[in-house]
Amino acid sequence: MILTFRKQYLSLQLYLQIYTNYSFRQMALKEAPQYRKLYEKLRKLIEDGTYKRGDLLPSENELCGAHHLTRPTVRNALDMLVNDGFIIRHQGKGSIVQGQPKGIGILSLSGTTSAIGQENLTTRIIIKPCVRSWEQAFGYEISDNDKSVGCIYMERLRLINDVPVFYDITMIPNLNLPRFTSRSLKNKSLFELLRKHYQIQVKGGEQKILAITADKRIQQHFKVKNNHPILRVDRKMETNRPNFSFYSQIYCNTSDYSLIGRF
Amino acid sequence: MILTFRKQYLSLQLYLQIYTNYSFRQMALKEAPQYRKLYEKLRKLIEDGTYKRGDLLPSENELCGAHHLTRPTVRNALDMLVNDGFIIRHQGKGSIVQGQPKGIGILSLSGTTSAIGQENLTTRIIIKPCVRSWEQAFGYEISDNDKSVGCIYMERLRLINDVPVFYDITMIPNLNLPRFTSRSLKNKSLFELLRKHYQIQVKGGEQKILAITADKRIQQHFKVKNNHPILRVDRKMETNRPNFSFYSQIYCNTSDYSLIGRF
DNA sequence: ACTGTCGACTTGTATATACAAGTGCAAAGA
DNA sequence: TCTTTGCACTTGTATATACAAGTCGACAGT
Repeated sequence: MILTFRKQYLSLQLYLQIYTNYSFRQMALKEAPQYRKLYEKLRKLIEDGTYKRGDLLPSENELCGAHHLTRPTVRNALDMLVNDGFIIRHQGKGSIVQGQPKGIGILSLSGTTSAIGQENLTTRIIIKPCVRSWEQAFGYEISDNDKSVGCIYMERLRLINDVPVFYDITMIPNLNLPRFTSRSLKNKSLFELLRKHYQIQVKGGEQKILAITADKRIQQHFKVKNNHPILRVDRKMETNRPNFSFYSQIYCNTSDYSLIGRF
Repeated sequence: MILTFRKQYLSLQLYLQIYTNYSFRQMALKEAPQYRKLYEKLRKLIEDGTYKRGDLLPSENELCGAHHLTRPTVRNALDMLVNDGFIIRHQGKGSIVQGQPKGIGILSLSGTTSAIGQENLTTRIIIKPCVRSWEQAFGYEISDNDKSVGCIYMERLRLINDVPVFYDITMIPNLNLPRFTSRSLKNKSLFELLRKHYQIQVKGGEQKILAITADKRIQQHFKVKNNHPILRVDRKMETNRPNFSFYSQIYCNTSDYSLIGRF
């Protein structure tokens, strides 16, 4: 009994080794873990209104039964929903749906595209991705290695319902990113591009937020007058690729759209 | 065997009932769970520099051994450190210390006091806590029940190294908060006061961030001139007490101190 | 009609265990 | 010498289980 099992294990390992060593690395996108799949499902059900604000989600045990999982796994999924602000939990009561986190969730992990929704967002490339040198990035120190390879630099203006709201400057170390500068970013998420073509996932990061007044250039892009208050966010994005971070500076006109997030 | 246990269980329940019903509710502060204790320990070790940026934390198994816990419990503690940005983890490698999240972590869950550190922060009460009526709170809808009981209102100016940086307006539903208005908030954290005296824990919340220009009143408090850009944060704080939220509006002068957070 | 108790639910904490999968080094082999 | 293999480590995912503790409604006793 034990022997058969052992054998199975070994052959699986062998298979994996061949799998990863020879070529089809592109397909190596591992299937998402159970807890993540459940998270996506529940999230969708909340987003499409199947569960409304104030509703109780099925209890953890019910979810276990329905999806053939155990409680720790289910709880893992629910933890993610809590972190995103979709639900809150009360001991003895259940998981209470909070509804969709409103507004522009730029403060959280999502990129601008997914935070706003593609329908209303258009992107205008002001400076096309090109390779430059750099010494620092919006106050964040960069490594010597990053310096030596230079960075991919670009500027984009993002409009919500045709009103200019964000101005992004992005700097990405030019490391193992073949053909990046030739890829189109028009109406496409940068995060998605990195994930799909380069297997780079943004895992988190650091941000600095401050209020400034618009300079000449920003005034023009946003079509606002002198002394108009602007919110600036300097961000460092950390990824699943060790020691690979990239940086962006975002100017936001918050007159019509304020930044909303959970904490 | 089962009987004895059953009896023990019942008597414990009886004890708890007396315990909570009669008076010494003050002491009812349940001892923190293991994973939280470990989190606090590790956090302290990072904050005091025992573990420096770039170091590896002891492996999960080592922590298990050292603290007599199991891996899920240890991982629970580490998850919290990841959320706070103290560490990041790499599969196959370990938990890498990121050092202390720098700057003013007001964007995260902590209150202003703990985010900045008591040494440098002083608080000036501008309007002492008093009971008022309210219809809404910084754009957030409030319940009919909250409306009927009124709110505890206060305004505070917070200075870092004697420079005015934050101006807080806080509104708390006047629900089961005996003697609140007579308690001193001078150099004391509001969050701590709520936790210690009323067993109210802030669990999370929602915030809206925008850039504005200082009005007359704010100009005076911050000693800045006309058109000075100011960052405004409107927050709704949710607590462990069901249906109990409170609200604050924070004006920040970000000329010298920008808001830093992780995402 | 009111009060208090109890039980059946919920989520919270913790243990024990197993295997998957990434990392890095050392030893074996060319 | 260089490459590859394999092993010993790490964290990641998942199961199964147990009991603690908060919530709420039904029901019995007053």
